[in-house]
Amino acid sequence: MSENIFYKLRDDIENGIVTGEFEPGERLDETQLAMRFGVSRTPIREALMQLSAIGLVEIRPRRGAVVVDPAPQRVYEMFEVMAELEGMAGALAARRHTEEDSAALLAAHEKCREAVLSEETDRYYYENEIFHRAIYTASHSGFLEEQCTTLHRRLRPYRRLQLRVRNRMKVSFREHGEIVEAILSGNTDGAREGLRSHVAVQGDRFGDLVANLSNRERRSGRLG
Amino acid sequence: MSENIFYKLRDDIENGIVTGEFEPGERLDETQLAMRFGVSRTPIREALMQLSAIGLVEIRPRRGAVVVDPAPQRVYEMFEVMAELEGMAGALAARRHTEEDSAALLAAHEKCREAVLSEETDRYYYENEIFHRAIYTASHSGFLEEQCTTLHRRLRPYRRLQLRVRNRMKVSFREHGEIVEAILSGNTDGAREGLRSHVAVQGDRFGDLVANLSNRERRSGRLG
DNA sequence: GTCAAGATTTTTGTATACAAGAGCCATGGT
DNA sequence: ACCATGGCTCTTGTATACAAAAATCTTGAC
Repeated sequence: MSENIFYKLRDDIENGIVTGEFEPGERLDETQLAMRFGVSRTPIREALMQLSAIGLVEIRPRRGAVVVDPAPQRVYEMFEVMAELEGMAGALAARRHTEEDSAALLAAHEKCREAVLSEETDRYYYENEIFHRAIYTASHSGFLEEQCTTLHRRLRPYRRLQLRVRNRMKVSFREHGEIVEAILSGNTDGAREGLRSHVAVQGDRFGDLVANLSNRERRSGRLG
Repeated sequence: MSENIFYKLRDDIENGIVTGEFEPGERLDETQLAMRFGVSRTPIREALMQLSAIGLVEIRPRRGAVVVDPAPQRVYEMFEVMAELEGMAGALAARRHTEEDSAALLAAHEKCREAVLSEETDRYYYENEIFHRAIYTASHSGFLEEQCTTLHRRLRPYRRLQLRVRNRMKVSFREHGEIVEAILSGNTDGAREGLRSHVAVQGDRFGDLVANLSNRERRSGRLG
């Protein structure tokens, strides 16, 4: 589909980052990547430039690109902003959703229910993404949808960690239910608040997040 | 300061876009830009890649880069999101501001007052930016500050147009006053709402915006 | 044995070369 | 006179070449 190689490369590398294949802090060697993807360094560099503009990698002059490794504080802030944007999307969705939006939202919600019943967190993780995307779409704000999608994508690895916390999947699904109801009934404030607290990392969840982050770091051998 | 040329190039080109030197819809010829900046095409391309990732230019395969020309609807949506994020920054600032934050905010506010009195919209435009940045800083959320700054920057040309509307400067400054008071008194909801409505393009302002946009397009000769 | 300074190697940053697609112009046919 | 087709040119996309800086290794001194 994409005529240009650097689009594919960007997506591939980005994917490698959000799936954890390239770990935070890891150095991304241009020559190595070039060999791996069977291209020259030029398109690789162009892809890395794009990722650096998005904030997924950091390019230090003459020292190459590394996968950014945000401090827990920063990750928390990202969730905080995400919560606000999702709340906004929910509020807009409550006002603007069409028949198709409702259908898509309910369908996604059902898929989530199945995932919960099957107790497969990976499956829930996947269906959850579709659920949230359905809300972005229902907001009927193209720009907001874009912003949400980008940030959602960037937070992927951390969300995956969050789901590991005991009972998080069930609690998440219950919250989904309330959100669906608020949106479908046109309750803008309910939808906003529901999504805000659903996404935000509040109370115990912050501790869980930090714990997961440092676990991961310890595993990857960069910390005592 | 910046070792690498493509950082400077990116900033220069971005600046050219937000100041209107490169007009929306304009094609950015790599060779031309390379000559103009006295470099080869390679770093130019890398700069354009970054701008494309940010959303300032669009790169169509084999057809080069053009300055994005968002539809009025899209610009409206951008202001809508900006309003929400600024509201959030205001709410956080109301809770978290330090002594220095207060001082910076008040200083920026005073500068705005001087600009209003001098009736120089360009000067107000400049001081206004500093005022808003002071709020981002006071939010003490690095990520939010980053997001706000980026979006604020992207909306620059449109804000400039908005200030041309009769009395907008005075009204804007009055709103600033209320925002300052809310933040300093720790009134989170007041700060949020004050900033939201200050930034949002509501009511008549939407019409003004659209009118300004189509004026500009007509002037640049791309519309009847 | 350890540390430091110099040399070597690796890797990034930029320029240039080349291939291929898009756009444009001209020529010819209807 | 107008449209279509073919070739020419211009521009982009990718590879490669080369320079300079960083990282690494080696050697020598203490």
